[in-house]
Formats: sequence, C-alpha cells, structure tokens
Amino acid sequence: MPELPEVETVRLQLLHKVAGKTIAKVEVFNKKTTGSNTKFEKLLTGKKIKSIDRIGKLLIFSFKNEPNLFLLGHLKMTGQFFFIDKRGKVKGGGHSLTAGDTKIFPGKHTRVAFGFTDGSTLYFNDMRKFGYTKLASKAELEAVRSKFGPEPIDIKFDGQWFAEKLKLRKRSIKAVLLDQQFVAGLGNIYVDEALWHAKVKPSRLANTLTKKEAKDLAVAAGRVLREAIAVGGTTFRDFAHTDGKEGNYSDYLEVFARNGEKCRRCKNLIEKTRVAGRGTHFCPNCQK
DNA sequence: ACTCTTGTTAAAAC
DNA sequence: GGTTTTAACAAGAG
Repeated sequence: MPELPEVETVRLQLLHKVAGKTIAKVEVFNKKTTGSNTKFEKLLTGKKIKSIDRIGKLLIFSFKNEPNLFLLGHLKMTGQFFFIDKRGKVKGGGHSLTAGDTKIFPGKHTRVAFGFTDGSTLYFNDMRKFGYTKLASKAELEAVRSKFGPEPIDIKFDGQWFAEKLKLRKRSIKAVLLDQQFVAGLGNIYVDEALWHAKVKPSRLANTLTKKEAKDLAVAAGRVLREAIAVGGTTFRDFAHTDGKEGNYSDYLEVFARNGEKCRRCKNLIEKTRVAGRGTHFCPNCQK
C-alpha cells in the first residue's frame, strides 16, 4: 500500500514532471475527492506549481505567489497519480488494466484531472475513493503538519528518544509503529519488514522492548524506508508510478506476503496472523 | 453471498 | 487529556 517510500517516489516523479507548470483547467469527476469544495476548480486555475513537499504519506503542492494556498494529496490505499504528456492513449499500469495494455484517460477511476497550459495532464485515479486532493490554507496546513510524528528516515531521528517513548505505550509495537502521530510514514508493509529486521515480534507490547531492541528497530525502520525509496517503492497490488510502472522493493520483502515461505535468516516458515487489526507477517522463530 | 484487503479518523471507552 | 479500541469508509478480488 502507499506508505512513505511510495509517496516519496510519486513526489520525486511529480516534482520532475509538473513543477513550474501552470494549471489551465481542472476537472472534478468525484466531488468527495476534493472535499466537495465548489471553488476547487476556480481556485486552482491559473496557478503555477512551485514545489511539492511531503510529510509522512501526505503530498503538499505549493504555488508561485500564493503563500496561503496548498493542495494536499493523499493516496490512502488505492490512489494513483498519472502524468500524461498529452491527452490520449498511454501505456502503463493502473486499475482495470493488465501490463502492457492500453488505457484511456480519464478512465473509470479518474477522480480529478489537472490540465496544464502546455497540453499535459495530471490525473488522480482512486478506485476506492478514500484518497483526496484537497485545498488548504497556510494555517490549515500547519494544523495538519503538527499532527505528524518524526520520520524514521530523518537524519535527526533519535533512537534514544524512540526507546524512551516506547516505554510509555502499552499497545503492541505494531500498533504503535502504525500510529502516524507517533512516527510518520510506516504502514502495514514496512512495519512488518522493520520488525523482522529488528528481530521483534509484532505482537510484543511496546513498553516491553529492551533499549537495544528499540534502537535496532529505529535503525531498521529508517533502513527499510530508505532502501524502498531507492528502488521506487513496493507494488503489491495497487501502487503505480506516475508513468504506470511498478515499484521494485517487492523483490526485497522478507516477510510481507511471504507467509508459508522460508525465513531467509533461520529457515523457519513465515506466519501470517492478525495484530492491531491488520494482516501481520513474521517469523515465529527468530523474532522474539 | 460472504470474507478479506488497509490508511485514517471519529467516536466511545478507559 | 492522553491513550486505546472499534467501527466506518468504498470497491473490488477471490
């Protein structure tokens, strides 16, 4: 699912493709996606994209000479951004489409289309309509930003702080890692992966981790996120790059979707259970 | 027809 | 007030 590495992959691709472009026309195919803002199209038309930032799994578009206007983009589970040079047929992935097939934009799952003055278009597709592209003021953006915890990939991420904070939490370590207010960016895939690398069982209560386990986990979380960014994220089902291609971290997964297969560390079989209400993969032998 | 999938949030419980 | 749990959301796959 789209987690920090997938969103960062999209951010880097969009930064390269749409920064500096001016929006000529906006089409909303699903009102809920834009927060049912009736002024959405009008407020964006004529605006020039200045930059694209990210916090956790949230994309933040800013505009030239518009210090009080931001576009917040969240993929949730099935959101996809596609960039098309000019409207028409394109090769690539996306829903209701097989590899190498041809897709017409806008398609069945296109929720918003941003047309630029040079004839190119950015499409936001989202099968399940949980994702959004919503406008926000500077104050609203700061209110949202304040709710995110630090990111494990931040060079200032503090293992000592992490270990001390875990002592105060009584839920499973998996539930705590999924909490974006505690640490930002991890989702179901990378939580399971980080816990495997740190040799900690997902069901362990957070306050029972030793200082060494906590510090190992902090390092592991940063490492899996960084390595996943380096290979364009993980495509498990729905995630696609802005050109429809897939992420390659699927080749590096140690536990996620590997239930029944051998642990590469101890040769035991990987199990799948339910922790924190999520499908959870781990090695029952070498994760303590 | 029924179960399963997950990111986030609102609401209720503690 | 902070923390925790649960349900809800939507649409498709199997």
